[in-house]
This record gives sequence, C-alpha cells and structure tokens, in this order.
Amino acid sequence: MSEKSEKPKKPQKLRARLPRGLGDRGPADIAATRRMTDTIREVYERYGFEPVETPTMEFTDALGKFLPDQDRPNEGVFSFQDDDEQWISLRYDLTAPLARYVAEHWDALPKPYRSYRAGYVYRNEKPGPGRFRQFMQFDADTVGSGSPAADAEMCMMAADAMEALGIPRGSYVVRVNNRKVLDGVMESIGLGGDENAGRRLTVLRAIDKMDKFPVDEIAKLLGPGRWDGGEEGKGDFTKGAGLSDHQASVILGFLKTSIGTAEIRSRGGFGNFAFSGDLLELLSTSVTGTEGVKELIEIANLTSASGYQDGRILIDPSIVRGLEYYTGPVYEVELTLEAKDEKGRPVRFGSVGGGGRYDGLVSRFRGEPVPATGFSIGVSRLQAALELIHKDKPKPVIYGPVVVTVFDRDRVADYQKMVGSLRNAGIRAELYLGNPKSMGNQLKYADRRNSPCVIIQGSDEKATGEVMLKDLILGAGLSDLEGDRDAYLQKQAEAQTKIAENDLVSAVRKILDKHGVKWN
RNA sequence: GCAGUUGUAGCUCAGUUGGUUAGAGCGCCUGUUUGUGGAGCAGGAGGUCGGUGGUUCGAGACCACCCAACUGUACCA
Repeated sequence: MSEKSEKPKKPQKLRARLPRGLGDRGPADIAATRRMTDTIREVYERYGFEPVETPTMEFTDALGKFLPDQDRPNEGVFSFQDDDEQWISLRYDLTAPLARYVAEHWDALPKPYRSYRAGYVYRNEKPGPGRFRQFMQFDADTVGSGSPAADAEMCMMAADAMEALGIPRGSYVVRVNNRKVLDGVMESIGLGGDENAGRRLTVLRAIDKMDKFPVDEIAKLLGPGRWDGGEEGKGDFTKGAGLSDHQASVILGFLKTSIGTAEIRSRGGFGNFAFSGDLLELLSTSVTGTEGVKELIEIANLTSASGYQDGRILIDPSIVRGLEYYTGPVYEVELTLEAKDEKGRPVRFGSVGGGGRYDGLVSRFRGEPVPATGFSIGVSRLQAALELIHKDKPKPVIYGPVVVTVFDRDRVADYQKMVGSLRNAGIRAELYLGNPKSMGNQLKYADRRNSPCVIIQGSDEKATGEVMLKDLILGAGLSDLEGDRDAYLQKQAEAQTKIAENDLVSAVRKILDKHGVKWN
C-alpha cells in the first residue's frame, strides 16, 4: 500500500488545550486568592457570620431555573441528566443553593441565620475581561430578617471588605437602590399590573445600562429601540420598551436628577438623596414605591449613623441587579479606579460584588414568607481587576524550597538526612530528585524553583564535617557585576560559604531572615 | 445570537505582483561542564501556514464555505 517515497504520517498529537473562559492557576494566583479569601473571611466573621458550604451541583429546579431546553440544555447554566433522568446543574451563584440549604435545615438553624461561604460557580456564557465560566464568589447572607438593618449591614460589610483588601477609600463605591422604588416609578406611569410585566423588564434592562450608554441611548431603549451598529439600520436592533415620550421622560428624570456619581459626591453621600418633592409626590400614588423610599431612607440613616456617609455608600437609582429574584434593596460594589489593558485602552470590569434582598427565594421551599438578604464578592473578577490595575507593580516573589543537591550519589542517605533536619525545623526543603550527573543542572533546577539557597556537600566538605551553603538570591546579582572583577569575587565569596554541618539549620535560617523569605 | 476585525513555531511577528526545501527574535532541549545557576559559544527539536473545497502548470498568498479567537452588542440568575 504505502510506498517508500511517501512521507511517513506522523501520529496525530492530542492538542493540550482548555475550553474558553477557563484558566489554569499557578502558585502566584493561588497565593493571591488565598490572601483575598482569608481577608474577606476575617471581615465577614467579624460581622458574626458563620461558614456553611454546599455542593457545586444541585437539582436544577432548586436553583430556581426552569428546566433546560431540550435543544439547548446548557443555555446559561451547565446541566445534565442523572440516571433517573432528573436534571442537575452546576450552581451559577451561591445564593440559590443557600436558600435550599436553609429550607432543608430550617428547624436546626438559629433565626435570623447568618452564614458565609466561598466557592466556584459556573456560568455558560461568553467570557470577557474579568469574566470567566468558572469563577469564585465569596457570599454572605442573613436569612430570617426583613429589617433594613440587615441590608444596611450588608452594605457596610461590603465597604469594610474592600478596605480590608487594600482598596483605598474613594477607589470603590457601594451603590444602593431599591427595586420597590423602581416598581413604584413604573407603576406611577401606568406600567403596573401583570399585563405590563414584559415592558417592565425591558425598562429595567434599559435602566441597568445607565453605566454603559449616554442618556439619549437609554431614551431609545425606553422608546422604540436601538441599533447597535452606531447608526440607523446598522448592526443588531434591540427592541425598546415602547414608552410614550412622557413616560420615558419620567423615567429619565428619575434617573437623571438623583444620580451621577460626581453629583452624589459633591452633595456628600446620602445628602444627595434628592428624593425631591417631585419624586415623593410621584411615588405617593404607589404603596410599593413609598415603602421603597422608606426603606432606603432607613438604610441611609443606619449607615450614616455608623459613619459611612462619606461617599463609601451611595444611593443610585440606576442599580437594578438580577431580574430574577431580588425584591427590595439591591447593592453593588464598583471599583472607580481606571484599569487599562496591554494596549492602554480602558477596560470595563463592571461590578466586583453585589447582592440584595430576596424575600421569595427561601419561601419557595416553605409555605411561609422568609425574608433574606445577601451579598457576594466576585473574587475572581476582583482579582483580575486588581491585577490589571497593579500590573506595573512588581509581583511578590514566591520562593521555592531549599534544595539539597546530590554530589555523590552513594551518599543520598546523608543528603536526605539534611533535608529532614531542615524540614523538622519548619524550613521548606527538598532533595534533588533528578539526574545528579552535573552540579550545573542541579543549580539550574534550584534557580527555576526560585530557591533561596542550596546545600552542597562534596568529598572535601565531608572530610572536614562541613557543608557548602550557596545563597542564590545574593548570587543572582552576580551577572550584573561583570567587568568589576573585585566586586564580583567578593560577592561570590559572600554568596557561597562553608559552614559546619551541625550549624546547617541556623545558617539556612540566617539566609532566609536576611532576605525576608517567608512562605506564608 | 448579531456585527466587525484577525488566524503562519510554545510566544511576538516577517514572508515581495501567486514561483523551488516557509523564516527571525524570544523561549525550550542538548553540548561546552564528572565541583557550581542567571552570561557566552555551538548544535537540536518544534509548522496539517485555522479547516475543507475551488481557481492555477504552481496557493501561506486569490475565491467560496466552515471553524476559532478578539472587540462591540444582545442575554446574564
């Protein structure tokens, strides 16, 4: 069949690759995540929250999701069918699973029940900057309290967490709104009732884009609709809410008079709560709207009383959040720092945290109303944002272990013993396990591991009961000194010293201390 | 989903109006090196030119369709 002249077909190699929106994480990322979660945990616990974890998968209906479409079972969420044909999905947030947990363990839990958890959640959607298909959230919830004090606490805790993470005051803002106010405004322009549910949704979507588009684009979305190609007839058409000019102007007036971060700031935090006479009058026709305003004022008073009225927490009527389950106050944390990508273009990160009141979520499982409110930090997105913001700053060096080299392969046991004594002293150490044919290779390995120092014991040292201790961090500066022979030699001598074998641990520790090497 | 832009080595990119065996830098591996890493020198591996089909004597380049990535937009619990 095959002729000699034919090229031998290479076996097709399996391509090592990862689906989009997923990423591997190295030691530096992992260390950064750990620092972040430790910090957030400390804040949440200070607020009296206790940990609870739930699995990454739930029955699909428990997540509050309609059963997957037969044709596209993975639209939005990752789902599959169990042996018994029941649909199971990967969780897409930590709130819905918590609601299930609370409902399932209702009798055993103290009420109000406050708990926190960190974990990966999954969304099957288009990834972007700071947007992944697997990402970590750090969530806290208070179940069983309908008091605005519970909401106020979430906002203050969000602010505290940002500051604990080293984000300076003024570089982030917690925005608060109340869905009841939005509902009230819509009711006042005749959008109440079941028959207008679809239009209300469209209006909310339009309002939610206030941070993305200028006001006249929002007006289009409230009215007939908008072309995303920049001009009439270009790109995709987004159907609008079809409001009359009057209706649209009420909405826009509501948004415009009370927001604008700069304006809010200049008026000093909650002082902005212009909730002008006009607005109050407008809302007075709506029971829901009046209630919403009352709750917002309550939150404003509570947070101000605790000293958060300095711009850390602001009221912003354009905050909408999820359309599915929020029922009252909603909050969002945004970084106000500018982030730029490699090409120097500004990057939108969106919010790095958010939450709100979801009074209907637990009661789905129980016959009685159960108020609840919660807040989640998007750890992965926040980390990605901070990385981009700080990309010019040098990354902290992550040091590897002390490497004990193998000089004489008959004496591996001796070297292993040295490793053991270092480990017993709490120092990270390892024996070189590769082919010990040359010292060069072993040093190259230690270099790659970012080891602070290596231990060498050849026959000369063995004879005198000594070991050679080589300081790789100091030695790293050697190549810069080429041309200056004296300095070079001096530094080299400094970087490599002979010490008594018995002093191994203390000498290594001295080097670690000198360079400030800490592994945790 | 829709629209635009882009697909050549692990990475960043060259590749003349279509013309022999597709290149560079960085990275990687080996040697120099049976007592010393980051430098130097020498060598090596690595490519279905995103895929398929077409035009042509001849395609990495031209045409069609498909796929993927990026950006915007839609959806987003």
